[in-house]
Amino acid sequence: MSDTAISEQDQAGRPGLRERKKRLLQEAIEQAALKLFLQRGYEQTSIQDIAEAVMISPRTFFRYFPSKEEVLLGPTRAVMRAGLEYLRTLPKGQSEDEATSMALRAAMLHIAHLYQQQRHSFLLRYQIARQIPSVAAFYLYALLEAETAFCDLLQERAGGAREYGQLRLLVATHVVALRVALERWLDEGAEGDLQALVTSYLEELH
Amino acid sequence: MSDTAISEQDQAGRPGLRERKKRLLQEAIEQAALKLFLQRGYEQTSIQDIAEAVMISPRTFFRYFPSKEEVLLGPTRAVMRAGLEYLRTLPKGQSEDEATSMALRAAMLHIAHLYQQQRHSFLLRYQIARQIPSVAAFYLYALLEAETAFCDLLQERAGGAREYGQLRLLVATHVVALRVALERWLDEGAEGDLQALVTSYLEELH
DNA sequence: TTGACTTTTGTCAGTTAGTGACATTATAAT
DNA sequence: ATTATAATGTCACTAACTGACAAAAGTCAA
Repeated sequence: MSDTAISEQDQAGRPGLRERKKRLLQEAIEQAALKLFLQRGYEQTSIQDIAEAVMISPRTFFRYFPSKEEVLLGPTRAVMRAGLEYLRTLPKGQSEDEATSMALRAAMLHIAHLYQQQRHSFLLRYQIARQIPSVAAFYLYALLEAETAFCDLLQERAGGAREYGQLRLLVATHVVALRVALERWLDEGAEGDLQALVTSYLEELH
Repeated sequence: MSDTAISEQDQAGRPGLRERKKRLLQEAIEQAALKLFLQRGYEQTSIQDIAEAVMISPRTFFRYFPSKEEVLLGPTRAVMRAGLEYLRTLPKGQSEDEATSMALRAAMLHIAHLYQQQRHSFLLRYQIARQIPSVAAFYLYALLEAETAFCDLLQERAGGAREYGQLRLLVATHVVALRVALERWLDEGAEGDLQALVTSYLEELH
């Protein structure tokens, strides 16, 4: 599933046939799933249905996605991970209160940027997440995971200078501002400027 | 399941036998479940196991609780509902920005108070919620529901004077402060003063 | 208390998500 | 070609739910 121990690429470093097929199938599963979700609804679509649509066995579906929720919200989790990586690349700064806020803000804006790049995809996914509690819950858990990861990273950087609870609150409020901005942006058809919205909500936190 | 159309109580308004048995059984299911969760772990405990422990059929379990998560987090949801009711009883005030914050703060403190009253119960429940993603997700969804309910109530009161997104952010940050305070309080064995913790985190929001 | 009425319960049958084991097939490397 | 490795399908299984219906228990009025 992950990278093979050695090679399986040609000299130029291109992925081999196996790898390419895997990516293609993953993409196909996701697209078929979204199409079915849209057509008959999320809950009315079984994994069996999705598997049949791409002519694989249900067992194989689970080798690509651990759950139906992950098909829908994998990209959301990916965006949050990307935000974390972005934060990691940021210069360490002095890690004073001010610097931490700035870094967090930059990370949130980066995530907002990624959402904007794939607005159509997220618009659809979000419309489902609104209606289906299990999906909404999964989404919130993804945010919590991200929050924890952000905290851990910042904590490590600051060398324990800051009290964990305070840091957690700081991160959590930033994530909340992102979430509320996102909700509003998607509610309005994802046509506005998400980054501006995030900025204004972050401002409002003082 | 809900209140019967007529009577089924004695003159003093005491619930009848049926009602009393129902409450007793619900209590018994919950206690048995918690005991099993503690003994063998949440995921190692099936609904079958819980049903056997109180000598009912699995089908009957589901007539009392819609899911395993609800057994564990029903009380959490009840506390959030109580916070909402508390907010509802508060004098309407002028619904200016300041007044809204004050009311929200009071509601959060009221919820904190309720948590403190049942610290032992919540301590156990939370230790499970930390470890089991599906439970954590369920918990976060309960907070989101509460957040929405708070917003709707305040919105209705203000008569649409305030922009919804701003109100949502205000409520969300308050709920986040509560959540972070709660996490910390429970992490430290629920022995400190939760209300003080909530107050200090709310302060920190400015 | 009997007897009619209502609610709760158990039984049964079914759907769906998710997982481990293992044989089969497809790709990769030599 | 041949051997090694990774992907897939099949099978069997557990566990969370849900609808339908008959049996049992609680309620109430005469």
